[in-house]
Amino acid sequence: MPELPEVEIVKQSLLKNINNKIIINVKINNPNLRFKIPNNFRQILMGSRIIKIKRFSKFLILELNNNYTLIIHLGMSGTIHIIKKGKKNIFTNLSFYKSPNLPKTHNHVHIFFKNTKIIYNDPRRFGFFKIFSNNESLKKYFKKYGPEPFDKKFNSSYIKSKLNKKIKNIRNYLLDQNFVSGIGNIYANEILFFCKINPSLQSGKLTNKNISHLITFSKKVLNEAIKKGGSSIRNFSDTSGNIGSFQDSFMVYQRQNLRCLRKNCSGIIKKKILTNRSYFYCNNCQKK
DNA sequence: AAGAGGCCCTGATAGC
DNA sequence: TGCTATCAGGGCCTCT
Repeated sequence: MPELPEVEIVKQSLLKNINNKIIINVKINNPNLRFKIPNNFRQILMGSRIIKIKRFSKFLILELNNNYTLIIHLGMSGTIHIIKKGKKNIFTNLSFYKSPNLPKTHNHVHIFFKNTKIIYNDPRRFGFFKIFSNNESLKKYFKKYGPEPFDKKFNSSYIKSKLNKKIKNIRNYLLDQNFVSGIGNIYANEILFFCKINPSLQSGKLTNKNISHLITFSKKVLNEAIKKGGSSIRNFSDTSGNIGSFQDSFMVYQRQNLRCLRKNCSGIIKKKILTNRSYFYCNNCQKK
């Protein structure tokens, strides 16, 4: 599920609850995530203190006081639960599945602190954990990723140089983390709506105006989503903890056959498929 | 080199 | 009710 805004929300919650805390125990129920959790994972974490919690793109970055850095990617269905002694479960993530309560299955990794524990749950196991022994190796790992939309480097000359003469559609470019980091299918669609760009447009055909809109609205849409606590599609019946509401602001995502919400536009939202993934657009204001 | 497609995996939902 | 097919917010790898 999680795109940049959702991961940001999780980060903020971790910051509040486990920053500067010492890991006193680690339990791995199932190491077989997207990548197998390394054998020395437990040994490295045990006894270390979390001294910094950051986010880049869709990655959570936890710096430890033993020079190691842990990164967590939530994949499609990863969620992190914070359990505090004697208190109600804090649900840090926006659930792909039903309940904000701790699910009975797929609780793969438990990390214990004094009076607090966090549990990584991930039904599809597309998420992963990685450990880096120093800053250099971490930097190297992130090197291939493009800038976030908030980054100054995501400017018109960068975009022009990357998209020049490219025939690949712009929706797929927004999903391409090597071009721009942090955008997934929901926000790609939402951003393109505000830009009035058809998602299937060949990227090389973007006008200067299109590009400047892309820069403006990618920031705007993501910021707005963060403000609203991210998106949780599949509604929960119950809410405790931080549940996002940006899904109520979707202009196109999963709004196929409904009226376009742009002022004075009489278009209808259409759903189509590009490289096996749905995209949504207004057949009037996002004409090619 | 760029782009398309397959694949990893489980669960919810739609349709019969 | 119970089966099957389809789809899901990600990203890596392979093939052309």
